[in-house]
Amino acid sequence: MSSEQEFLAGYDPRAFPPVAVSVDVVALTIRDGELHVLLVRRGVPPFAGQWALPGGFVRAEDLDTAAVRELAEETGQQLGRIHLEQLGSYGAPDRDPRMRVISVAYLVFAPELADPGAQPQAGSDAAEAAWVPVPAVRDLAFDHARILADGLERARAKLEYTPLATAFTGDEFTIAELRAVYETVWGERLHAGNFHRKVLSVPGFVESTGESTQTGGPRGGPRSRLYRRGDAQLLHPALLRPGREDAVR
Amino acid sequence: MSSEQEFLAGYDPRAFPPVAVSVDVVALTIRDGELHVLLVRRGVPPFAGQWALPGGFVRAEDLDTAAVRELAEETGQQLGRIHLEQLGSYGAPDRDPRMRVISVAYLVFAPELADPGAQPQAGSDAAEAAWVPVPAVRDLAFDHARILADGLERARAKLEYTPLATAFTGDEFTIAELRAVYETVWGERLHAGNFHRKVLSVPGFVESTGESTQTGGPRGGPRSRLYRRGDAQLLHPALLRPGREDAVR
DNA sequence: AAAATAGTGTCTTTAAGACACTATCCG
DNA sequence: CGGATAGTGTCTTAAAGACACTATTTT
Repeated sequence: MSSEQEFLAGYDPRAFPPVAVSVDVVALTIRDGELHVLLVRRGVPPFAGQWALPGGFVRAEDLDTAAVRELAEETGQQLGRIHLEQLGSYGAPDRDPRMRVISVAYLVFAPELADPGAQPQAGSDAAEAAWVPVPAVRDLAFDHARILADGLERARAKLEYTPLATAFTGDEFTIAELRAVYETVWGERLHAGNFHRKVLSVPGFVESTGESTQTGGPRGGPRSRLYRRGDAQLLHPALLRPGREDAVR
Repeated sequence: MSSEQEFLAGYDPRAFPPVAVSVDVVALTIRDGELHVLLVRRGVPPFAGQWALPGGFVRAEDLDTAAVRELAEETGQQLGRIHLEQLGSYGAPDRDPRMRVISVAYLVFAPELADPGAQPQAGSDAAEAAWVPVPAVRDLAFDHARILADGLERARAKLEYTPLATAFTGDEFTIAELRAVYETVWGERLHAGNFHRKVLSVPGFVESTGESTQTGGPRGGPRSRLYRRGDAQLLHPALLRPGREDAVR
């Protein structure tokens, strides 16, 4: 026994400086035509009183599970159909003043919640939680501003080559609603006619329900057909963001 | 003091189950026209004697730094110009039999090393290290087979929209050498003429040195012009992989 | 001489985007 | 009615890919 311990000594993880692992979640949704991110106001030091991404330390669970759990705890509600993917890990030695904490960041796309006025409930370690318009976000705790920026860029890129825009809509949606998602996330106006044709031309992006909306738009216009998400996992050809012909960075 | 400790108790990272953090590196290079990955043979349990990705536990350093350090230690040589990027984190609760270990995986592209016969030297915790042809890899320790698969897919995708194929070549290269990188990583033959024109048409991908090779190819053909990497960070338009028109997954 | 390769020319097909237009619905 | 919007038609340009061809080099 003691010989095995000695043999393993140089390789025992416990011989290394202590470290903690947390998950932080960049949860995005669209409300009132604006991109919102879920933030919590910290109730305890460090950074008490400041806004931060929801998250917490991982328990005896998978990383994905930890992300979903933290999100549910701090929103206080069951999240229905959401898209969740790992964003990256952040481990600068001084990013948490308490000790070495490595954070695995997740990106979540959520449709606007069923209850239109639903405010997230404060969960375990958050004093308050709210959906905040992305342009209004400032002074996040830790390195969360950087994590949010990385999440936004990932979201913008993902809309190009995956059908994940549908993760922001209801189960059934119009092409105009889908276009609104792209315009909101990309922050650019798109040409309605060309967008319409493009979406329908990509195999498996959307499929028709055969139904139409009951009324026209709030400012006029004909009723529009309803679609649901198709079975494509990747968009071919992709919907590229306009105006980046000479993008060198 | 004790009141502060009590206040912080629920939020103290040390109150959570112990966890260790490691980095694992998928280092790819091209040798003899085949894609190779750097592996180490484990000298100690668990998985003693099996091949694994190089890696180790993080110290008081940034994650990127840890990846570079482990790579240098286990190859035993100074790696010159390499490309390094984070691949993702792997944290299944039972992925390491010793204890909870969360691994941050990195992806490295390295040109063939200056010394053509250079065999990596065994470093700290590896009994042996070698560049192994990717198709010959089997039975990796831990969940490293999955990490390698994810790294390969990332590498294939990155060649499409970034100039990272140049990370596999020397500082100066011919279009044919660049094409060989694409063919090796993608595992597909490309049309020489169209590839040539395409590469030169993408702004900032490559720039001419004005020089040419001293001889033609080993099996004949004219001398070819030499290029170096341009300043583009992204390829517009991208070089898409052929034959995935209807890719639904 | 024969084979291989670098590099270019040209044509077809596909896709993106600009613009126009009709039909439908709201106020 | 006037304004806004859904959806379609058409034209131009960019880009991908197939194919052909020349010039240059090696064996």
